[in-house]
Amino acid sequence: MHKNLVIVESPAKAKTIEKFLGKDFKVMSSYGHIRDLNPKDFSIDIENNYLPKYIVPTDKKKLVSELKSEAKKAEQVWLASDEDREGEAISWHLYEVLGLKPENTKRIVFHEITKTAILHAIETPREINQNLVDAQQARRVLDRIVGFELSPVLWRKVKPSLSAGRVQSVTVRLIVEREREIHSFVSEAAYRVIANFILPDGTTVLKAELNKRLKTKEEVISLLNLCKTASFQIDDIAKKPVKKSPAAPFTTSTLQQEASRKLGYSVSQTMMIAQKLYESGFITYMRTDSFNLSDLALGTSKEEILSLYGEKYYKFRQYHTKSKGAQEAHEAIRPTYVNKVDAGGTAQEKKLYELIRKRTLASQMADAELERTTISVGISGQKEKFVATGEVIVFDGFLQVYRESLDDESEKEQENGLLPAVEMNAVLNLDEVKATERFTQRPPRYTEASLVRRLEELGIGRPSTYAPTIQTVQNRQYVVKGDKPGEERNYTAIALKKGKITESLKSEIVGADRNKLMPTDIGIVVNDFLMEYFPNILDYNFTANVEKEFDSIADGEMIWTSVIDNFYKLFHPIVEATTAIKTEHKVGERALGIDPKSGKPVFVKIGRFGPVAQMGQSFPDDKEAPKPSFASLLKEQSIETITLDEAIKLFDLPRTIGEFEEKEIVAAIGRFGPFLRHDGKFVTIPKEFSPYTISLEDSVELIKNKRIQEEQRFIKSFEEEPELQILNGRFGAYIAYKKSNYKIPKETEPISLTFEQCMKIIEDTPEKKTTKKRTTRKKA
DNA sequence: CAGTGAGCGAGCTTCCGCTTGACTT
Repeated sequence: MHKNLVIVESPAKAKTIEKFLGKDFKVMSSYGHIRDLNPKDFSIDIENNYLPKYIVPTDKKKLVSELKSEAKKAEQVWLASDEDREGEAISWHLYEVLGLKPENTKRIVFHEITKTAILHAIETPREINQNLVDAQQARRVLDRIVGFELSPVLWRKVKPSLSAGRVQSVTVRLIVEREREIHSFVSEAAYRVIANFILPDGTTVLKAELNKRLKTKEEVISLLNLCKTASFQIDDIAKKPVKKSPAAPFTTSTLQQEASRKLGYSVSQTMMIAQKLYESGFITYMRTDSFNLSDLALGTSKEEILSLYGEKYYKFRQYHTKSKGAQEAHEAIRPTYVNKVDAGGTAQEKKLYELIRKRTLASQMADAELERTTISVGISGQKEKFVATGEVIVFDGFLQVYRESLDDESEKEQENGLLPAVEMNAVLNLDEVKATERFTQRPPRYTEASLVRRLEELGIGRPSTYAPTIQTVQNRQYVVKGDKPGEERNYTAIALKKGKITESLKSEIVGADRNKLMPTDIGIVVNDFLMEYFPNILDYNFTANVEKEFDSIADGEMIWTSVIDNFYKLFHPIVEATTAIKTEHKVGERALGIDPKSGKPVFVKIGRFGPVAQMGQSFPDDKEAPKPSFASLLKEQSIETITLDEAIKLFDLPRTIGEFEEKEIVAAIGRFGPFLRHDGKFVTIPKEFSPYTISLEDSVELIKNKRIQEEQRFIKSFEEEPELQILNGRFGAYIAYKKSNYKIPKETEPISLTFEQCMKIIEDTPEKKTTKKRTTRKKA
């Protein structure tokens, strides 16, 4: 029997806090929200002033009843969820659902998990802040209205099962627009001119770049000709001190970015690894938008820096958030004990911990001091100059520990080290001049991490949703993460050496991308549709603007239902109107032209199963009219860029190749790539062949190979049960029974299994949960 | 796991944020 029950959001937090509070306190966790709008229906009563209908989800029922019974037993209940909008709402839902009484319920908050902070919180309880709760209700209801009214419009106008929402739709927009920028980008060429000079000592080389890029080959040639006879003299030496400051401690988004750049983790990987470190007590909470470090952390960081590096390297710093809509309920992400050098079980955990620790320490360290030297070399009779810049570290400061990585590696291209000692007015000998054609670079495609950074800048999404949002837009097939091969590009290099000018044509591969985010056809069509009819929702400032209204609700200046009412009155009529629009063309349809063979028009559009080409008009009312034919686009093709010829070629498939054993062989391309069909069986066409050209001989060969493979697949069957078989698969032997597959324990020899043993394995295998989300497809 | 899509009409899909498991490949 406990006198006090404290409820926090996270079980790991509960464990830590229980230690601080002693015997009279029991600490439990709510595991986040315990109540929400019903996911299955709209759950907002528009007629009744937007009254939300909340339910306790089934997987939370057991937890809620446990909390209820503990709350009943306790003399005092302390609601200790986070101090932000969502946290306040969690406390309020707990209060309502657990049937708590005002006289023995207290609301407490703390921003850091330290004994002093928690004891202080207990000393200074307050009541639930209903305004803040209402701000959360407004947020929740708005998101539900947008999501559940917009998505059905897409089902009707574009394709079933699609989705739209305040966060995901803008995320897709960012990626679509970036892809369009890339396609419309025209690179400009200019010559970068670099000279090597020999200093008066006769050996030392000074490398310097012309202070201007030359547009044409003619300009380059005339400069090089001039250089043949010109004299070169140092006409300026400038030294400038430069300071660099450390980056702030990690928040969720900066951790995701750095772990991606330095360790190559995806954002969801980073979060999973961080979660492990958090649960083991090595780091503070990993979903945060705050740069703040607790006094305790500041103190221990200081001690650690002083003892490791000395006083000169320490500097007290406090960081303030710049991101829109930050709620700062937690600390920055930091080690629980900064003096712990090494933590974590796996190599991945260790690396992430090290990164967090170094970033935390560096954030409390002195500036790095550098000296930047600029040497300028004049060309006789010319106003252009060659310039060399070098940077040397005078005092390393925080760089001793940590250096933040850049997204674009070429940004740091011109980092030169120490320049040789030179004297003013010294005359230099020219050794060589190289002019290389360089091109302006197209904008980069987003990585997961750079997308998160952009979302955070726009104030869209929260630390807990960055990783899931990136997953959602990929699950909906609006966006794919993938590779793009680069293109070969020629460039000219012109050199002057020993009085001779030589020109050469070289080539390089440019624009190759790995693991970058790109829009699909569906993503593009949905985005264009939403941009046309719902530009306000897709506006990059939409979230920031409604956040201001949520803030006024929290400040008690506005009633949440009237904020929602204002929005709904504008939004809902557009939904109605858009639904009613009858367009001649399907959304996203593009006419490519006329097929010269048949004279029929060719279109591309989004069909029920994705991008499809259509040949021939459709006349739904005329039963006699010839039906159009359809062909799916290939994976690498796009509605936006496909040409008429490419589309016409799609209709060459399925192609009848010939007969084998008196049955037709047909080649086509399906969901899993090119295949042959023969006698009701399917054979994959390997990469060396094309379904458009494969010969009858090769096809027969493939079919025969497949048959041999099939024979080897079979290991054993049983008289007792014809549906039970032991087979050889991609991952080794397995048991097949009534359309399900079962794993055979490692130590067993598959051939020796008896009927009884097989049935036992089947019985012992736990029922598969229906995790495959989209298998419940109906047959058309 | 499979090569579909102009129609006979059922019922389904969907949002964002707060939290962890318990699943499988």
